Formats: sequence, structure tokens, C-alpha cells
Amino acid sequence: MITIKDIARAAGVSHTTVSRALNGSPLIKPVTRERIAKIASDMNYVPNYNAKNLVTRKSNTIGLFFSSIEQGTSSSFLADALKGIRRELDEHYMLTVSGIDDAGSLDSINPRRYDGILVMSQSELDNRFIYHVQSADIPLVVLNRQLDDPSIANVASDDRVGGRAAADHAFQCGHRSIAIIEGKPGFKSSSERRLGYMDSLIAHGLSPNPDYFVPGDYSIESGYAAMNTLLDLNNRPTAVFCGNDDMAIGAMNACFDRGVHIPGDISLIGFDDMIFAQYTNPPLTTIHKSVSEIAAEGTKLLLQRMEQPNAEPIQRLLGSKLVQRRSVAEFASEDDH
Amino acid sequence: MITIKDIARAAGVSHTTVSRALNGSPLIKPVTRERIAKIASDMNYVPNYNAKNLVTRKSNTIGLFFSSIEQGTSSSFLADALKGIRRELDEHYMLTVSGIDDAGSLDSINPRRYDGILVMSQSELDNRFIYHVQSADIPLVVLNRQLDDPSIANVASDDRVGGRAAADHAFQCGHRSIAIIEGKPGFKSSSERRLGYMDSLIAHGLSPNPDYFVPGDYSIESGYAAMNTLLDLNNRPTAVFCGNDDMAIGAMNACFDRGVHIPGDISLIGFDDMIFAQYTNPPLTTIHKSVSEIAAEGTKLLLQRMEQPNAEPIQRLLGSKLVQRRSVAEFASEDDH
DNA sequence: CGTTATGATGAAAACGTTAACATTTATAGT
DNA sequence: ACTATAAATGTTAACGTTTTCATCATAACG
Repeated sequence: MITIKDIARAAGVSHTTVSRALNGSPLIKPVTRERIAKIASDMNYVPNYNAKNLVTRKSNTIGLFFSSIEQGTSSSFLADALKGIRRELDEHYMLTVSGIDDAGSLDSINPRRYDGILVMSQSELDNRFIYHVQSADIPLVVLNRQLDDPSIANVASDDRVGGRAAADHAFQCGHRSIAIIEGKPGFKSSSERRLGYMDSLIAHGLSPNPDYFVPGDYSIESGYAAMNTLLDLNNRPTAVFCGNDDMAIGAMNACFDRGVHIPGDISLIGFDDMIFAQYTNPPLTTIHKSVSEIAAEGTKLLLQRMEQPNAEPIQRLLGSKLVQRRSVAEFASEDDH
Repeated sequence: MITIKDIARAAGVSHTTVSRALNGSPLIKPVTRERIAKIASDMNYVPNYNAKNLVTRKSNTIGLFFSSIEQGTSSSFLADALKGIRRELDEHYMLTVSGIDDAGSLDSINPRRYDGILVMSQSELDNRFIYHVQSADIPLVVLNRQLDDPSIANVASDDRVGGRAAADHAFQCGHRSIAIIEGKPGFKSSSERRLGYMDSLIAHGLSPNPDYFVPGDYSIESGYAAMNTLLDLNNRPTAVFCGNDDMAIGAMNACFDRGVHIPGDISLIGFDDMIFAQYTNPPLTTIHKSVSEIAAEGTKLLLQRMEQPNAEPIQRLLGSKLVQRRSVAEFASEDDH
């Protein structure tokens, strides 16, 4: 392997000069710089990052940590997230991916190993990890889950406006009995989406019906169960807003199993817009949440924080918008435009 | 940050002794080792991997490269793959994830940065990358795609036995007109799956019907289109083996759109057993291919290769087995058991 | 022309480890 | 007790960079 000293020898200068030339130091005469650059490239030089990082006390690595890499349904998250991150990340950065759980001892999470950390968080269980990172003084951005703590940079989708958009859409399609299958209790996203849903109800002068709030936990199975309890009601809702697409799929299956037609008999709205939402039967009307966009935005923020660690941490909510497909029936009704 | 020299001072020994003690050298008296270990842990010591790697000429990093991180439907691959890899990988290894495309210049793929590389490959387009890695002398295992070159370690699912299992199952359920929607032309997996399908036909004395080979490219859309051409046939098949689950979903949608009932009117078998296969309507009978298992096995192999770079590279095919769900109709027919 | 500022380069130290070689200390054999 | 051998520890150099500080030209100024 070839080093700057080899280049130095070839160029007849000191290795210091080579180092400077290659790093674009203004101390080097442009002609020398060019000459050295050429030689380096001819010799196929590639820097040794261990040596480099040792002296600069950087790691050249940013770490992406996932809530729990086990969760089956979160799988497309990963790919999307990586896509978004890579888009913003200079290619010479290394990007490592780990589950929060299998990160091993928290001691291994230190500023020497990570220039910055992104946490793709799904639950409050991650807080221990998050606060460790923060106290270890590693630049940090938490993605995907809305945080209360203003001292932590955060980007997530605006679940509340998303929830509101979902219910608004149902209303605009003429629905007046709109139920909600709620997300996992305790998750911020669950409560925000419910809040948005209620915002809409209130704005339209609909009074919330206790029967129409049914618990779920974001799993397909819980969606299935929840839909069944809804279908058992005497006064069935005409539309139901599912806290995420997974539950919507469960709900669809429940309907199918009981011969309830979507959207003929009941309308469904999801949240997330996973890849599969467009291929369900019928295609699912849902709230689009762009994980890759969140990741990209978060990466930008992280990079900023790495430059200016003392800047005020930013919380950012990315708009979520409705994607209309075919799971919501449109009644002939008054439109309000 | 605390270094071995700090520990040495605290313990009243030389830093070399500390290094040895911490690395479990047999040269150190057990009592001293314990004492030093205790001090190190009390002082919250964590080694500087840059320094370590600099002198040992290792990188402590293994790289996972994906065909193209863009492809939407391959997304669950990622999560599964990571799961499998992490299961085998000592936690002090760093694991980086990149798309083959966004890896930047191939020069950055060198033994200094990667102790070993896993390529989760989907197409022959990856060959350029693969051969670069090989010629850069980095221990390498190619996953997920069956390779012809015996000089490269490789683990993939046994597509041929999978294809055969699919067709066998259809046969055993009484089907005699079995079509195939083929995968992307040129992909090894496509031809292997077709081969397996034909193995079965031949074994059962069925003669292949040219109409029953319809091209696809592994995309949902191509499955949709292919199914339509199949449904246009005068002599429709009673079962169709789809080269992967995505195309099966496309096929399902085509059937639904034309009011063709599954499995009443036509049976469907997929390949891959993605998460969603169990939630389609009806749940999809498919060939289970365990990406996490492939990844785990590949990681083991890689670790071996890193230890003994000169050992004969191993090619390994992991069995694929049928998962029976509800997309295949069972005819009253002779059983052959 | 001599001083001074300035622009370009070089020498040496440092980053935190491991490893080769050297030294000390304990153990054993006579 | 006296070497010979083994076991345990220490010294020093090395890994490939960047950085601090020093040096040497060169240009600018009066």
C-alpha cells in the first residue's frame, strides 16, 4: 500500500507538503499541488483513514441505529432511510447500521467511533440509548419519532396534521361516522394521530363517539382484531382511520373474512404509505409519510450539528399528505369548496 | 479520553503490559491481568480503534453492499440481511451498508477499509464490483445470487429445488395445466426457477406448453401484465407459478380486476415468502427463502475466509421449502403417496 | 542594498496502539 | 550457591497521518 511518503519521494518534496497538497491547504503553490495530485492519482494513492482519524480525532463514521432491527414490518424503513441518508452524505463517510439492542455495551458508543449518530426511533424504549448518546457528547438527531425534549434535534412526520388530513378526507367524502383504530399506547405517534383525528371531528362539529376509539398496537393482527370489534357494533362507522398501514391491512382482512366490502360497506384510511399500500385490494388510501425524506432532512441536520455542536437543536416536522386511492367511498353529499 | 498509558500509570506498570493484559496475552500473570482489567473498567477505558487498526493493519469493519439500494421491493431484504449478519458477527465489528452504486470510486474499496465484504447481489451488473473486490484481495462472499465462478465464495437459495417444489405442489394438488411467470431475463435465479419447474413437469410426464411460459421481470407490474396474457388464453392454466412474490401480487390484482377468483378459478404460487405473502388475499402459498439465513451463513463463511484466505472458496445452496397457504386449490385427484 | 514581511516548504512531534527486542525476576537443576 | 531456563515485564520503534514550529526563499519597501 502506498503512503504519502512514497508520493513525497516521487515528487521530491516532504511528506508534509504532500499532506497539505492533498488536503487543499492554501499554503501550497497551485502548481505544486497539481503536480502532487497527479502523482498521487497515478500511483493510485488512497489515504489510510485510521492514521488520518487517529490524529484528527475523528472517526469518519456516522452511525444509524434502529429501534429494534427485529421488527418485521419496519423493514422497508431501513432501505428508505438509507436511501435518504446516502443522498445527503458525502461518500467518504462510512455509514454503519445497527440495532439499538445489538449495539452491545453502551461504552462502545463514543465520540471516537462516531462523528454523529442518527437514531431511527420507534418507541420510548430508545430513550435510554438516546440519552446515552447525548451525554457522550456525540452529535445526534432522532428521526421518525416526535420528541418532547427540546434539547434533542429531531425530525419526524407531522402525525397530527396527518391524522387530521385523514379524518378530513373521510368527512369530505361524506362520512359522518368515522372510527379510529389507534396505534400502540404510549407512542407519541399514536397520540398525535388521534389528536389530529379529533381536531378534524371538532372542526366539523362531529362529537366523538367512545365506541369509535378502538385500541391497537400497530400490528397487522391488532388491526384485524380492532376491525372485528368495530364490525360487531350496532352502529357501525362508515369509515375508519387506521393508525398505520399495517393495521389497515389487518382490518382489510377482517372485512374480507366477514364478507364486508371495501369501500362499498366500509371505508378505510391508513397511515404511512408503505410500498404495499398501492397493491392491497383495493389500493389503500393513506397518509404518505416519506421516511427517506425524514432521513435526508435528519442527515442534513446532523451534518450541521457536527459543524456547530453548540447551535440550538432543531425540531422539524415534515408535512404528511393524503394519497387518494380506492379504499374510501365517496357519498353524494354537500361538498365544501 | 483515557488511554492505556493512563491505566499503566494507575497500575504502576508499562503501557505494553496493559495492552497485553487487555488483549489476553498469555505472557501476563493472571493476577496482574485481573488487576489491570479492573482498573481499566473502573476508569471506563475504551480502546481507540483507529490506533489499534493502524498498527494491526485491520479495519475492524465489514461492508455489506447491495445491488442497488434503490429497488423498492427489495427493501425487506435489507432488514432481514442485517438481522442474519448481526447474529453471526461479533459486536465489536462495525458493519457498514452501502449500495454498490453509491460506493463512489472503486478505489475506496480496499483492504484497509474493509476486513471483509458481503455482496447482496441481485444481478450480473454487480459483477464488475465483485471482481474488483476480489482483485483487491478483500475476503468476499456473494449472497443471494448463484454464481458460476467457483473462485468466489457464494451462498444463495436453491432456486432450482424451489421451482421444482412449487410445481410439485401444484401437481400434487391435482393441477395438470401449470404455467410459469418468469423472472427477469438473464438472472440466474430466473433460469434456475424455470429449470426446477421443468424438472417437475418432466418428472410427472407433463409436456411443457409454450403458451405457459410467460415473461416477467420480477416487478409487480410485470406480474400483472403476465397474468393478463395468461387469462387471455383459450386454454387457461389452472395454476401458475410466479417467479417471485411481487409478481404473484401483480397477478392477484390482475385476477381481481377481471373477477377471476383465487384459488377457485386459478391457483397461484409465489417465491420468496416476503412478509406480505401472509397478508395478501388470499394468503399466498409460496416458496420460503430465508434471506436472514443466507446472510447468516454467508457471514460465517466470510469470517472463515478472513481467517484462512487461502482456503478453497465454498459455494453453498440453502434449501427452499414450500409454505402452504391458501392460494392453491386442491382438486379431488389421485394422490401419490 | 539591507531590512522586513510574506509565501512556500521542511523537520520533528504527536495521535494511541501493538510488536520486536531487551531486560529483569522467579524457578529449577545440579 | 550458581548457573541455565523460563516467565513476566519493560523499552523502543513503528503504523500513516496532521500539526506546530522552524527555515528558507522571494518579494516589498524605504
